[in-house]
Amino acid sequence: MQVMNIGRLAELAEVNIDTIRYYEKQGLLPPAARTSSGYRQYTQADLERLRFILRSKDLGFSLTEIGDLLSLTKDRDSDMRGVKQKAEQRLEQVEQKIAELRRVRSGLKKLIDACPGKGEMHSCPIVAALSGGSTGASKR
Amino acid sequence: MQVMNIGRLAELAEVNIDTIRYYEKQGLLPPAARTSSGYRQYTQADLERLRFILRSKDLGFSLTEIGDLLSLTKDRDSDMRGVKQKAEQRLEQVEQKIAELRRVRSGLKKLIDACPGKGEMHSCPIVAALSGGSTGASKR
DNA sequence: CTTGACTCTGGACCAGACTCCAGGGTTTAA
DNA sequence: TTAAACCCTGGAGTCTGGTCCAGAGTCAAG
Repeated sequence: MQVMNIGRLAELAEVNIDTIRYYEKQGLLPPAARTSSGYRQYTQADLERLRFILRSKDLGFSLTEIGDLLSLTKDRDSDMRGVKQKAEQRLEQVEQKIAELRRVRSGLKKLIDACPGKGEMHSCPIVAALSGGSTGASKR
Repeated sequence: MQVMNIGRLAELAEVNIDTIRYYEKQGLLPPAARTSSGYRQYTQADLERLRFILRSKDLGFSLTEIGDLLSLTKDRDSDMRGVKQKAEQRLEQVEQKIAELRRVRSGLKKLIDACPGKGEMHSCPIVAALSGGSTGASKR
């Protein structure tokens, strides 16, 4: 199997070298195999795993959550449900945020449409709305 | 108008007292009025502004971004075009955030839809991505 | 053999956003 | 009047998620 040094892995995953060592220290990547001189040796599998971590991070999981996901999958057969549940929880949060941002957006749009963009300040609906309450966001 | 001390405000907004002082220092909250003995005095308007900050933060805006938005109200003396422009910028930010979250959502959905949520771990796409398709030689 | 690129380690440092603490003054209820 | 419960300030400490650095070993090319 083809191996590579940390620099190459970093290049392929488009991530800082130190980030890889950091993830190893945090237990997100398994301790890499070493050459006799101590160089870390990585395989394609490590690249996939690293990419998964980066994707998960992109999806809004914290490193701790990613670690949880990883450890869940260690108990093979046992807990696919757990993995799926975490993803579903995250999805739920994302949906809520999108919904609220839509409310904010519609509130802002109304204000912008209503604002003439010139003239007396006291007649500006944006200023009025901001000083008197919200821009359309509702309670959590 | 009825006023309150910082502790009460913190209680109502469900936030740490120090966070309020921190926001004031960062310019997100205007310097509070003080009693003769130096206690900060807050009104309902402050509570609303604070809640607005917390909501925005929840939606993923940084304190800097929130500060930019709030500076709208400070610009009462400037022209209304500026105010409108800032509101438009904010709208742009909100749009971007929605787009970003949509991307995240679709990624999560793909994962979730593909995962049966039960049965053999090796048939879970999430796990497949994690183990990188190798024999799972986790060295420790 | 030398040079330059690469890697190692441990530890310092960074930004953002808090959170806590010490040492002191203020309010209020009993 | 006195203790509990507040509040003040300035500054230090925390957490997350890295990023950088110094000093030293390793590897490949010329």
